Amino acid sequence: MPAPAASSPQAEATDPGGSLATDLLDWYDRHRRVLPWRALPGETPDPYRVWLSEVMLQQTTVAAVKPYFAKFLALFPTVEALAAAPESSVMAAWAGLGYYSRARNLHACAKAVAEAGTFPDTEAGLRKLPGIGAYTAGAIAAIAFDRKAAAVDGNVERVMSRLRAVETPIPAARPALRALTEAVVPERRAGDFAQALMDLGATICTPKRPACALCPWMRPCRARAEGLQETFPRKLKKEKGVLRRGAAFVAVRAGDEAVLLRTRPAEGLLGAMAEPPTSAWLPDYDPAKALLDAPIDARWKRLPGLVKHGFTHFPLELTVFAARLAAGAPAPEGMRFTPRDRLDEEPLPGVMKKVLAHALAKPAGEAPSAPVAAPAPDLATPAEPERPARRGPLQKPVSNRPSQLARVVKKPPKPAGSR
DNA sequence: GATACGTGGCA
DNA sequence: TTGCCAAGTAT
Repeated sequence: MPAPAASSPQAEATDPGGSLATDLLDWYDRHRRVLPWRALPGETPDPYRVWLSEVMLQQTTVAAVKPYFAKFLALFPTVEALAAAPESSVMAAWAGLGYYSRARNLHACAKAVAEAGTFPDTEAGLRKLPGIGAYTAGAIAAIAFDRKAAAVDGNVERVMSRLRAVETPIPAARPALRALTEAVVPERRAGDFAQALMDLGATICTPKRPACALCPWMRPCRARAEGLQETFPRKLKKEKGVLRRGAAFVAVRAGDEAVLLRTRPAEGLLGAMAEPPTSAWLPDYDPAKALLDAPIDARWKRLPGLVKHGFTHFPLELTVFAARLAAGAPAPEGMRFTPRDRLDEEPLPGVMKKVLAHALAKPAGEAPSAPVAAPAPDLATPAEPERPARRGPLQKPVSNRPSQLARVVKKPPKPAGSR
């Protein structure tokens, strides 16, 4: 069991006089970040933008969110426009950002809000909407409606665990960290306080090498006082899961150069997203028997290499099979053909873009085919030069690392006789 | 409380 | 290369 804090936390568990909040807000007024979804001083926050950004930012970095936020505002300028859009359009716009239940819930939430006419303006009201949990409800209530609410995310948990030297590991410490945060939220400027706390965690009280000398809370910080700031928050290490294997089947139809795709089940892993047909993904999957899982009778060719991908809870290796079908071939029940230049309209998750990039790289002896239209640059690039095909079970894995993928898809090493 | 659920960046 | 992490939610 965790050791008790170095000294009694009770004496410091509240913020008498609000000096913590005041010091943080003063710091925020000087150092606040400018972000696309954030109102400038004096501006009125737009609940739609606040909500959209908060959902996108769940477990996702600011840098990753920025282009998606801009795209969504362009495609869906209002919550009514988002509510009126087909779900497949929303999923396609979200493709690549991950955690696709967020997109499904976003759409459902937009419909509920459009039906009601406005966003709820209380934490409790917001909490009832799909995709809005404790953190997001507090963040929207505080930021968009200036309600006195705490927005406790990973940044805030880190800041508060250091400030109070909380020895209990996360996630068990979450209720206590929320209570510690709520005790510091000021009566006025709760929205700025929420954003200030997140800015502090993102820019000063960082996971590694925090810039304590610049921190407005350096003096009251218990972890800093003991030089242990980098050791908080305490955490239990989590398991990474057992490797699963499977096969993916990329069929291209002659004539229109269309790719055979299907939509995954509405719930669960990659729910409602598109994919080329795949086998089940199992720890003991045998690629040698993969043709039994092929979606259609064709001359399937096993491609050299593997597509590797890391999910949150398990790593995956897919063996890719490719085939060319006759012009005019019909799609099997529940599947469809999508021309290569319209793949950007499909909600393809990252792992499936890797599979297509792997398979659609120019096969030896075949004419180059039309590039995929943006925004699927990883599919739009020229094929890699042919590599010597390997025989036998040992195949060189194609890493799922972006740099490696880029090398495979984007930067063929030394095209023979060119440049 | 534990588990499922993506992706890209970085040391 | 591998592991860890980043503005969590739903079941």
